[in-house]
Formats: sequence, C-alpha cells, structure tokens
Amino acid sequence: MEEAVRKMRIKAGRRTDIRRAREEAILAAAEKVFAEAGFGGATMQLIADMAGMPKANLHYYFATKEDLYRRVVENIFTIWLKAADCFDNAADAAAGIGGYIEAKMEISRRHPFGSKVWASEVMHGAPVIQDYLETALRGWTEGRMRAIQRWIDEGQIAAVDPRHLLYMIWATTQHYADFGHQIETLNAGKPLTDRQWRAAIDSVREIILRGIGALPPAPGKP
Amino acid sequence: MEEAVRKMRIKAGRRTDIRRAREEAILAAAEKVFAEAGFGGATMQLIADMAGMPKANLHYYFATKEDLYRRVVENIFTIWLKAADCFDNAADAAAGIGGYIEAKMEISRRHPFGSKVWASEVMHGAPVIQDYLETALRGWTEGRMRAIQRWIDEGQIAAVDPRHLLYMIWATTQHYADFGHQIETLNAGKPLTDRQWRAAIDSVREIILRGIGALPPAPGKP
DNA sequence: GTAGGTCTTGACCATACGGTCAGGAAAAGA
DNA sequence: TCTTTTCCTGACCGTATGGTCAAGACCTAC
Repeated sequence: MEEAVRKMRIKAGRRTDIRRAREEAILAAAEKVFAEAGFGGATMQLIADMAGMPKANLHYYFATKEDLYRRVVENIFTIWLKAADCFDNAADAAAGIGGYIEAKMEISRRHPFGSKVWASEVMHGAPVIQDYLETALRGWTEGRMRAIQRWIDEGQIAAVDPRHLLYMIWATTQHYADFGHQIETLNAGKPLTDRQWRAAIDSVREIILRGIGALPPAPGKP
Repeated sequence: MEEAVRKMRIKAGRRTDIRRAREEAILAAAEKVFAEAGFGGATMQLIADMAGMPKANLHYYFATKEDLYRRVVENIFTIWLKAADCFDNAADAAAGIGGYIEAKMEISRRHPFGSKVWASEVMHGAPVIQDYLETALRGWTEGRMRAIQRWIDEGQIAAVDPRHLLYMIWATTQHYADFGHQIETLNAGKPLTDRQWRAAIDSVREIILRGIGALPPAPGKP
C-alpha cells in the first residue's frame, strides 16, 4: 500500500478491523484494571494478561501507560456527558431531573469500572483531564444550571442552589458505582438484584425530587 | 531501662514523646500522599520527604508500606464513625439527620485527605479494611437504619428506605471532599469560602430533609 | 559519667516495572 | 507469486521502589 493511501485511511478514521478490535479489548481490560488497582497500582502486565496478549503488544497499540489511561478516561467522560440528553429534551423539571437521575444510575450500573476510574482521576487532582474539567465540564455545568434556574423562575421547583443540586445528583448516583463494594458488603455480600436496583433508583429520585419541591409532599404524614 | 518497664510502658500506651510525635508526623504526611497519589502511586520516599525525615526512619516506625497505610485508614474510620454521635443524641428526626449531615460535611472540610484515602480504599475493594466493613460498619449501619425506621414509624418523616437515605447522605457529604478538586475547578479554580461552605451545608441539609418530609414544603410555590 | 536503651541515617540489595527492539508471522496489495 | 505493510512477541534494559542493615548519635536513668 502506498504511504499516501495509508495516511488517508488513518486520517479518515478507518483503521484495520484487527486494530479496532485489539484496541477495544485493551481498553476494556485497562478500564477494569485501572478501576481495581488505581493508576499507580495497575501494571501493563496485568492489563496484558486480562486482555489475553503479551505486554509488548500493548505498547504496539498504545505508546505509554499514560496514553492508555488517558484514552480510558476520555471514553468515560464521553459517556458521562451524553447522559445530559435526558436533561434537555424534557417536558418539565420533574421529568428532566428525574430522567437525568435515572440515566446516571444506569451508567453506574453498566459502567462501574469507568465510574471508578473517573472518580480516581478527579480525586487525584485530575492530572490528565484538567483541561476537560475547565472547558467541557464547566460549559456543560453552566448550561444545566441555567436550565435549573429557569425551572425555579417558572415556579416548577423550589429555590434551591442549582449547583449543589447537581453535585448531589452526581454524588449520589455515582456512589452506587464507586462505593459498590461497600454497598455489596452491606447487602450481605451480594450484588444488588434487579429489584434492589429499581428500589435504589426510585428512592434516590423520590428523595431528591421531593427535596426540591418537584413532587407533592409525602402522603400519610401528620 | 529494664525490659519489663519498657514493656509496661508500651502496654499502657505511653510511648516516648519522640515516638508519638514522629508517628503523628509520618501519619499526617502519609495521609496526604496516599490521598493524592493513591496507594500504588505513593512512595515511601515521597512520604519521607513530606514528613521531613529520611526514608529509613519511616521503616523504623512502620514496618511496611501496608502497615503505614492500614494505620491511616483506621484513623479515618474512627473519625468517620464518631460523627454518629449527632445521630443518637438528637431530639427528633430533623435534628438527628440534620446534625449528622452537618457533622459529615465538617469532616469533609477538615479531613479531605482522609476522606479520599477512605474512598480510594473502598473503591479498590477494601483490601485492608474488609473486616471493618463487615463488622463495625455493618453494625453501625443497622443501628442507624433502625433509628430512622423508628422515626418513620412515629410519622416524623416519610416512608423512605433508610438504607438509601444513608447512602445519599454519605455520598453527598463525602463528595465535597473526594471531588473537591472538581468543585474547586467549577468554582473558578478557587476553594470554597466560609460563606460558600455554609451555603453548601444548608443546601444539602435542606434538600435531604425536605426530601424525606422532615421539613415543610418550600414556600412560594404554586 | 556511663551504661543501656532509643532513634537516626547513608549505603546497599533484590525485585518489579515501563518501555524498547529485532526479527518473524500474517495479512494485504499487485 | 512476490512485495509491502501491519501485526506479534520473547528477550532485554535502565530505573525506581520497598525494604534491610550496621554503625553511630542521642537520650535517660542511675
């Protein structure tokens, strides 16, 4: 193949099937290992074993451990931001915020490893994605805060601080992934069942929505 | 000094002043380094530098890195559990839960490093404090859940799931420590002021208390 | 003062880790 | 089939790390 053609291919983002499959396998293994051991505790050998290939092959696809880690974190961030869709296309405050809570709980359930990697990255001062925090995340946050403020102005919800409402949603939903081990231990050592997940989602949504006055007060109270 | 006297001294917990001071200095440095770099990323050299002593001296007081780490985690856990006092000596549900939220927010503010170490430990599967989770934490949790259930039965708060209420409190309050860097970034890169901390605490307490029906619905709403 | 303990520390060691590389296998064009 | 490119991998390397140790400094009780 001519050099020019190869470059065009890469530029067009059309890599070999092999390359795509291998990169995905490595990224999946890396996500798990980084989540379970942290960046410092993770080793290329562990990731290679989990991906079922020799260590040298990892360095063929990803130059350094940092590169691999960065790709993992970027993937998570993308998923994280995408959950915002439920926020925007909502009819009212209860649907918007409730849908967002549900979406984030679903992420915690489906991508526990990714959530942990993200948490770890932020906890350690966001050494590799500080720029994302300052641009994408800041912009996203300001947009949602405006949306919440609009709902407040319209009288749909109580006059809470939109910022702290967002933090509470993030914290609570991600807790079910990041502290999943603790939750499991407190659940007789067993992972949450479908029914228990449903109960968790409903509890979280109910308390928060009622907390911001988007639901009528609980019945059966004096 | 005779061997017997020395042993009595140690048994009585009365070590040398020097020993106590050094151990404290090392523990403080270790807490910070473990929080910022994770267990795997932390090095004994870094901790030694931060504590202002040569690395070999660390190993004189703490046999291994694991020992040192375990001591740090145990210290945190103690603080963590002690916050429960506000829970027990409360006149009613609003005071009990509100006080607990306030206490946990204060911990997040005063011990951000410890909170991060704890979060990191649990996120990675609690390799060194699994026994604590299964004994002390489980017992503590069950006790508080009973207290909450009693408040529900007495009609003081709505019929929420006590377990998920506790998780929400833990998640939200610890978020201000564990994700402090993200919060700071979203606060124009500046740490929260006293006033902002006050607003955060009030927001959290208000939303949660109203969410469980321990506060009257927000005023000024249709 | 001095004996017997505690504390300090530079030098050292074995290991494990991230990363490299050369050379071969496999696939993709021509 | 022959050539070119991509993919694979065992062996290897320099370095950083956790941990050791022996020798000395420093206290403290008598």
